[in-house]
Amino acid sequence: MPNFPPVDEQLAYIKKGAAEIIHERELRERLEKSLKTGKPLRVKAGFDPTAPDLHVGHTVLLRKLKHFQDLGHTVIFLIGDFTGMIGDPSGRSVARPPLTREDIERNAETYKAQVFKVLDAKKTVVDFNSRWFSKMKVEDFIRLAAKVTVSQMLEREEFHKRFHEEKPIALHELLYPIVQGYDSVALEADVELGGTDQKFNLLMGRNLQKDYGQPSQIVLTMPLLEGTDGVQKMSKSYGNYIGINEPPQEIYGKVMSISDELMWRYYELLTDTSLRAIEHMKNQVTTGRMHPMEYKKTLALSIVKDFHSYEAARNAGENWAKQFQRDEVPENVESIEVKLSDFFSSDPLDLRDMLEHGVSVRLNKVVHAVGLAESVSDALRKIKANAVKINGKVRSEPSILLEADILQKREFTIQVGRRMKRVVIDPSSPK
RNA sequence: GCACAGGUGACCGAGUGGUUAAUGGUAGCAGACUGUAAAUCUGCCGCUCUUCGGAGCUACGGAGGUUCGAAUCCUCCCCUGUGCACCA
Repeated sequence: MPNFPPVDEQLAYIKKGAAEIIHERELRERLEKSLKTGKPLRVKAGFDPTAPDLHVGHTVLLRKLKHFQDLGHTVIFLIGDFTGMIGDPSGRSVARPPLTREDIERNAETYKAQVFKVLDAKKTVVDFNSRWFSKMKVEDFIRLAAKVTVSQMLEREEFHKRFHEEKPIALHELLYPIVQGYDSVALEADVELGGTDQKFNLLMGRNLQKDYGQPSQIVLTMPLLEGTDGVQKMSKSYGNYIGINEPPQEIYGKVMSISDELMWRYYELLTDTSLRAIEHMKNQVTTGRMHPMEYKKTLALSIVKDFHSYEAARNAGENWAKQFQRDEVPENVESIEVKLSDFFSSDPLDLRDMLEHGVSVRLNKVVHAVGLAESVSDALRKIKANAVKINGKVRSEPSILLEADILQKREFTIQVGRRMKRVVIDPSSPK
């Protein structure tokens, strides 16, 4: 039998960072009951299996689930595989091919691998909502749908807006909240967690549980983390995310590029630093006793180490400093091997001539080939905008002479803006 | 099904026969400034080829057509929204 901490202590821990709890009083009652009976609360959070690439925004929620685990409660990680098989709810993007059973299984595995970087695998119950929905009869589903009215649905901001703007809303989109709400019924959830954007769906669970004669779950919403741009919520489609599977160097660099203001938000939602400590740090900065960058480095270190080892995090920090503060070439720049002869703009006479006088190559094609530009045209624009450096020297011509000493070394660095790659010349390349 | 209004580049949104790869805004990228921060200013922002002067190709829901010339006009089709639906 788990050994629960006192209710007040539990509540304080749970409340930290939460956007809203509906209702706190009920949560307290439920915690008291669980303490008395020794029965852990069933804490549910649902996840969509279509996007198995998690970013740190997702971890805000996961961290909160972890808190419940730490307190001894049961976390149910629900994979919405049934919903996933229906298809894309937003309806606006090009019809996404419905996921097959195998896709779902595969996604679920990668999902778990990522999620358990935060959650304790041994203490987590993983479930799939196809377990009950694939068996549900149409008439039962319609009976379920009868419990909610259209105007209740239109209360949801998103639907309301689209309805008034005369934008399409597909019927199945209205069904999603019901499906999600029913998950809570099937699981007999005590608490459901979600982002603030999920509030409507979470409340649906409360209603449906009542209709099915269960006590209504407590809803706990977590704030949505802003992306690295500091404006929009972190999301893959906005390109402002920090993926938890990204290499340490990437994560570190991305954290360092956020604004100072946003840094405090990240501290609050992505670390275990207490609010008091964060206030203290803020104070240190405003009074000029600490440079904000120092705190940002600490933050970056902490976030990287959540998903990689401490060693890797320290290394990332060291490399970052090398590249951007001391203008050196970091150790772990990505290397790409190229066959130089593919890019000759004029053929050299022979190998010796080449090694003596260098060789001219089409720089824009090289830049594109190593992945620093989206297209050859794009590379050309960047070159003309003085954005391309070879071994630290700006090159602004599309066709350049690659000097003899570079050829003899068989490698050089190529840089576009903040991104750098090491280009290794394929040994078979010069004829 | 009928009627009406719409469908334009990543997004929003101008443009109703011709200097239109298409005004403007947002997002994005790069440069200056910095702390690879923010803010600001500047440039770029379809693809391919190029002797860097240019050249070609693709693009305004889809397919045809009219025209020297179409995002713009015509025909058919697809998609979205709104109205009509009983009392006839």
